[in-house]
Amino acid sequence: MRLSTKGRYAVTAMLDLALNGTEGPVTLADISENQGISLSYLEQLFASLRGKGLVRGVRGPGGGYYLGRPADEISIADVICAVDEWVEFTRCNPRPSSADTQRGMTHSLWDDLSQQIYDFLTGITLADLVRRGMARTGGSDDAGKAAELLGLNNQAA
Amino acid sequence: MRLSTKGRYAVTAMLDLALNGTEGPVTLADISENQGISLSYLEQLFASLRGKGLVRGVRGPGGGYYLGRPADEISIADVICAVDEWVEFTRCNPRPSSADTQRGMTHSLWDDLSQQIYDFLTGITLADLVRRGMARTGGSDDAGKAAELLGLNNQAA
DNA sequence: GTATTACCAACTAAAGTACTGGGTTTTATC
DNA sequence: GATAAAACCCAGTACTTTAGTTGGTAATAC
Repeated sequence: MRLSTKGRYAVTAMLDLALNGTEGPVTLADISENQGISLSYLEQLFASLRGKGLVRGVRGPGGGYYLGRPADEISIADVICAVDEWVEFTRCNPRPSSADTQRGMTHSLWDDLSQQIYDFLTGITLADLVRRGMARTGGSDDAGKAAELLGLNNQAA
Repeated sequence: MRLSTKGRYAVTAMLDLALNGTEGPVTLADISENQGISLSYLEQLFASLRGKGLVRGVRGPGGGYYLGRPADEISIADVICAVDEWVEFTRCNPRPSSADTQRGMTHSLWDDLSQQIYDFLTGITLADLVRRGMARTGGSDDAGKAAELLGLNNQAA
């Protein structure tokens, strides 16, 4: 599991789509300005996201990006895995020396942890974040409007 | 929150101390061989860990490193924060344009997520990982022995 | 047709990763 | 006291990743 600023860019951009994509596609130029990320870097990120079906691009004037699936069917793990290569480092050279069994021990413990983090992030969707953020702000702003349109208020956690 | 191979190195090294530090200090040379990490890079990591009091060094022949606290009082978040600078990127320039409120929205949603991940990792200790790994392997190996010495078997999750 | 947008690819500056190599201190042991 | 084992320290450096720049092509609404 890997988590860096790249993953954060991707998640916040996806949140941007979730919040602002209710009335039409969102352009990368908008996101670029909103988030302060360069347009071309966003293009790179969205190429990965599109490859995993997490976003859908619409060309031409008035075009932009939509979420590829409903916001409650896209987990944080989905987004992060799309851009932040899931470095699986169980490089278990089959050489069962005593030093190696020790290495295998700590590595398998790490794998357990890695799996726990993954499961945790799989359980959180974009919709969850929007809903929780709304609960904090009172739901009277853009997020609230977007959430209504997304039907988030009718769902259980 | 940041999570990279650097954090993984630190966690596995700390697990090494938890597993092997029951009968005396563990040398960096041992860890270097066990984990396949260069000695000098380990020194850098342990300089950070020592700075946060997570490990305690013993100089001279027969020396090495101990955990700075009991394994059930060191969380994964502690270890990762020590080496993987907690990049807090709430660079909120106080410029409340409409674009900025939008940016603030997604950023605060990210901060919520970041906090959730942090809380999650704060709730997992080195002792937890050793105990769970043991449950998987049956507890009849080195981990089991170490866990007995650490008194892990008498604790609740 | 033209402007707008997604899409594509090569190059590059800056930062982070992991290692190399040279030290110095401390301290147990002979 | 000499020796050696270990922590501790620091400057440099090859490599990778990050993030951005530039310069395009393809689709499409108007």
